[in-house]
Amino acid sequence: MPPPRIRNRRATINDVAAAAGLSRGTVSRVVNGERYVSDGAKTAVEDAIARVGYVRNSAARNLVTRESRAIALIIHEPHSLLFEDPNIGSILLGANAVLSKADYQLVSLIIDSDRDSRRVADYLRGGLVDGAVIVSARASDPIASAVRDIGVPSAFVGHPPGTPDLPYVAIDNKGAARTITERLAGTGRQRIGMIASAMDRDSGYDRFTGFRDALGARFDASLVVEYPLYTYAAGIEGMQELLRRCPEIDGIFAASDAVAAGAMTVLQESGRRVPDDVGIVGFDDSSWALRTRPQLSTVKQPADSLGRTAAELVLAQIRGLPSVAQVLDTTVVWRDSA
Amino acid sequence: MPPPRIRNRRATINDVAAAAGLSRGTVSRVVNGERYVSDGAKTAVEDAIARVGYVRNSAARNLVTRESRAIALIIHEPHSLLFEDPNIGSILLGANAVLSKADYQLVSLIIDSDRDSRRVADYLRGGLVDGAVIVSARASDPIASAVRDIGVPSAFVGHPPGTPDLPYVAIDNKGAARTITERLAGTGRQRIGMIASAMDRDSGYDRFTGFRDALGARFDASLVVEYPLYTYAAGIEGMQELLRRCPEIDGIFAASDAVAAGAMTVLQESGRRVPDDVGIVGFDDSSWALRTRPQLSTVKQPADSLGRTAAELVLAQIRGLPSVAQVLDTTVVWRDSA
DNA sequence: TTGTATGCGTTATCAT
DNA sequence: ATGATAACGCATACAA
Repeated sequence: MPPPRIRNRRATINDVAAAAGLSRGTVSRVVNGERYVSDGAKTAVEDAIARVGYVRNSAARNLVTRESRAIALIIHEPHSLLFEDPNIGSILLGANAVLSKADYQLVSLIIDSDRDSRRVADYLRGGLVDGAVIVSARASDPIASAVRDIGVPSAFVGHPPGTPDLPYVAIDNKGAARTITERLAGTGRQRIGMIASAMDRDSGYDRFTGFRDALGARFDASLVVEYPLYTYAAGIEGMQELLRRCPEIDGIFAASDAVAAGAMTVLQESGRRVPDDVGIVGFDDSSWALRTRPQLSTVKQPADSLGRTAAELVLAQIRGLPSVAQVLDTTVVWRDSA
Repeated sequence: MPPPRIRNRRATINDVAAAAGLSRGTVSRVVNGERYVSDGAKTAVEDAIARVGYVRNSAARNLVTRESRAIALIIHEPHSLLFEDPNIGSILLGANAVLSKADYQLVSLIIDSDRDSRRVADYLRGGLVDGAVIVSARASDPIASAVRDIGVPSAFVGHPPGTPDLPYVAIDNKGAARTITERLAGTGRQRIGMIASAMDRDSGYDRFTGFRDALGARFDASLVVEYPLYTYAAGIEGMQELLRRCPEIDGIFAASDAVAAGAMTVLQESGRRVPDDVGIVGFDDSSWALRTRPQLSTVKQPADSLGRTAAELVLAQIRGLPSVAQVLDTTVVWRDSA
């Protein structure tokens, strides 16, 4: 019969000290790998730890050190985007990679309701994280201003208008859109339209204005349709509408690869050949681009780097270094759809 | 000129008590909404809080209450799946929904290296979360046994063989695969093959055995190809290989919708008609299924419910209630691809 | 190199 | 209903 021991009581530093015949201070020092511990003490503590099964209590440690060594990544997306947007996974992995190397734990918080929004704000305020990267906040997003008020080191991925003036990392959506639109126009297309999406976000709005600028006088507002999300379904509907409005349309800029894929399906079902009859270009260079036939010409967005850079911006602030907004380069990947 | 105040020092409960002319105890009581506080004290405290800008320190609170009111969701996936697998987003949202209602914060931790694996284990051990749901752990995944050893309330989504005997929620992959294979066979197909994936995971292995069982004596091992991931690319390659081995093949069970989509592309490019020449079925009922032409017949997997149920299993354990493994129902969605 | 003592900001117990 | 006081488990400045 085992001795009547109190369950549910984790070993503390005191237990280790007692078992090792040393003081709490020494135990703490070896646990934190500090200098000034004799080899004897070190090994004594180490196996005392093993014997009593000690693991240090993070809450107590955070309380005294006033840091958590954790960074939040806040995702505020409509449902469907969480499944469709290929960038978000890359951003997450990129951020995780640099934080992991710096020995910070990335914790992802998702906001899917107002209740979530408040709880996440409390989480940040409570000191459970030392910083935050906010991905895809829309203008007037309450979490954006909450982050600013709380004053926790932070960085935005993307730069929605109306967002507090905090560090961010973004791509030049407008310039990239202009470039690829010009390239499309350069293939001799006469009637170029756009399936725009997410106009309430910087990415969507900027891609549209880039498109408009590139076309200049040739821009025709009736050849632009607009949908809330960057989805395949938006591509389907958008292309149908565009075909209805102008059957002779011969060039399409889709706001994302998923949208382009949907549009291409409609185009081909209508008997049109791509790129012979209609040229089409997308945006993202996601796995969608390789899935269409012909493969998509598109803009390569460095999603992984967006995540990495955002993480670096936060780390810089934590270390008291200056941290300034960054705009990352994009490149055009020209394949066979235009 | 503002008074020389020390920056970076958050107000504590003491500051509030002083400002309100009350004791810490009373302040704590109103902060936590407890009974036995006079209305006068309540309002006095409330505006003292507003005046000094008090927010409670979670670390200190967690230390004394011995709970964090947070639940971890651990994602251990190869890179590509994080982008391709539509289920994971639904699982996450489902879990978040039930935890949010119970006023728990869901924190997602991703494991992308051994270093991550260790850090996440430390995070769990440190008491920063009260429970954990583990999604898609593979057999021999170190995090699985770590969770068991740590003894934190937990639940697995899926049930890989070799996994510690802990609560889980899964679907009957084998039964579902058997059912849809029988259905496919029922359309009169003579040579039925399978593009299998992720055989090192319960889902992949069970879908294969279900397929084999359904065919019984008609099972032909040479008509099965196997790939590590549930991807579109696996579908492309797998179908090419199958066509090479047996050009007369007329039925395909793809291990997921993404795989099926890739296979269908190859089939159609080879001049075969679906479903006239070849019938094909998938698994998941993800957005892929609606994207192919014709649309895919497939198995609907209740990803959202998987997340919800896993969260409920964890909450039950926290509350000291019994928590038993669950197997959720799937349904066949019959469209036009077979 | 090691030990001691103090404090981190809360909650909880026990008086009052 | 409110106030004192003692933990919670750890890090750290200082003494030894």
